[in-house]
Amino acid sequence: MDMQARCGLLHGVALFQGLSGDGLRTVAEAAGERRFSKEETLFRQGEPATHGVVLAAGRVRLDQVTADGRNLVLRHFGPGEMLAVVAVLREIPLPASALALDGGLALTWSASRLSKLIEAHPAIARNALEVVGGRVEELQARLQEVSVQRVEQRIAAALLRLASQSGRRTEAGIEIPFALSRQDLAEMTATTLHTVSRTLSAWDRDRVIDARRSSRLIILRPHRLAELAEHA
Amino acid sequence: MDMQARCGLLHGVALFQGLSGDGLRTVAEAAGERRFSKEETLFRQGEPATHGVVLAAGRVRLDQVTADGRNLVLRHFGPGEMLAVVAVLREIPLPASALALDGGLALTWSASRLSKLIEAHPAIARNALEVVGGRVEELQARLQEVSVQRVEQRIAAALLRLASQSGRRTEAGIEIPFALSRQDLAEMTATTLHTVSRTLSAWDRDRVIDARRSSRLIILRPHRLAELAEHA
DNA sequence: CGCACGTTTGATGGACATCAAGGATTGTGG
DNA sequence: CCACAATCCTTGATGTCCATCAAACGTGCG
Repeated sequence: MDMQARCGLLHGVALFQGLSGDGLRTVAEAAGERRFSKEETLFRQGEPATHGVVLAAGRVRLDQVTADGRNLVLRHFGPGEMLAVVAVLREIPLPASALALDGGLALTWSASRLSKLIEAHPAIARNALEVVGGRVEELQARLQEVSVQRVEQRIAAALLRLASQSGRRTEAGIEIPFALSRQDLAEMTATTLHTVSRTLSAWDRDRVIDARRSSRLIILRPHRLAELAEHA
Repeated sequence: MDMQARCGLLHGVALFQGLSGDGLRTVAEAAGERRFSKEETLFRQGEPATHGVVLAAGRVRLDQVTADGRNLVLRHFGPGEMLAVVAVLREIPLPASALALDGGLALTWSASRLSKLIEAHPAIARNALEVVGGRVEELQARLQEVSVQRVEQRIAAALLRLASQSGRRTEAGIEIPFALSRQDLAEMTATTLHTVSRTLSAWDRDRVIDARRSSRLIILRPHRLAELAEHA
């Protein structure tokens, strides 16, 4: 990835909003590149946080393993989003693991470089604050969901969230453009793959979604799904 | 509250770590004061976020109301902690309401002043980032709890969290120094007051806690409670 | 004193996890 | 290119945790 491409990418990244062309170039020059392939683990929960990451291409899932060995999907990340930055700045071990869903490319900055960049460009810290603020909001929303909503609503909400974050419009409906197992959905909604399977089957029967195995999931009637997410 | 007292307070506040004496004084001088009494609402969910807040004295509970009218306790705040700061900087409506559990005093800064202070003292943004990072961690932990743990464990965890945040050592055990209804605990742990009541009664019988009505709750055997929080 | 509010405790039911077993797809190696 | 293994998915049966419904019981306050 040459400097011009990097700058082009970083220009659209929330973390670096408001930086001058010069500033952006400094940031771009300080970056390392890390190419990764599908299924690869970018970093592992519990390890020291050595590098801040911004995704250039590809999709990544952030996982947290519980004490009793269960897995919880915290969030999905796409191009332009930052990972691990806060853990780096707080100098704490990584609280979650990052798993690549596609192959892709990440730009990375070591802890010391990141600190220096922030010192030189305080806007970065402010931008990071806004991003993390958004993440707090998301987490509060999910906490609410898990606390008061029933499984069916949570699954609907999760699908809608995935659709709005990464969905592709097609003629039939909105397609979720990566493999998504029932287990994955279960880990996103705090339930079991069995319940997810039953629920998706029912929705498939009602033509709300197209969930045939061996094809990407397609939301046929988003509006209906939104109703299902809301309704008591 | 005179300037010296303010500076003394702010000196210990995470948000203002690393500021020079001068810087601290500027911050202190820019602050407004807001006295509040027990049961008073400091701000209400959905209102525009006009002021960042740091608690000088008193205890505050952050509540979120769900679409169907239920209430969820997001967090408790004590002296030195910041509220609403992120919403102010992001210029979004307040995502939750703040209810005073005691009388107390808050220092406040308007949105424009806060922005100027951050511009003059970039360390503030970095500090805020660390604080909010910690909050993300907390939320992820709670999300995990609600997702995979059973009610009894969650209640135990909530009591331990309250104890570690605000508990007072007494001869008998650790006392939680404010009124805490079963309903409150239910809203903190995503359950009902009935289940909380049953659980606390059982623990009271086992002398793990002292939960007689009309006295503050006391944790008699913290170690046992920690076991209850962990064990499957 | 009596009313209001928070609490306790029992009875019942429902949502969903768990247990169990079979069916469909994908990949792989002969 | 087929066979077989490894996954992932589906669907039924059963059980259980906990919400809900219901009703009384303190406790403190006006």
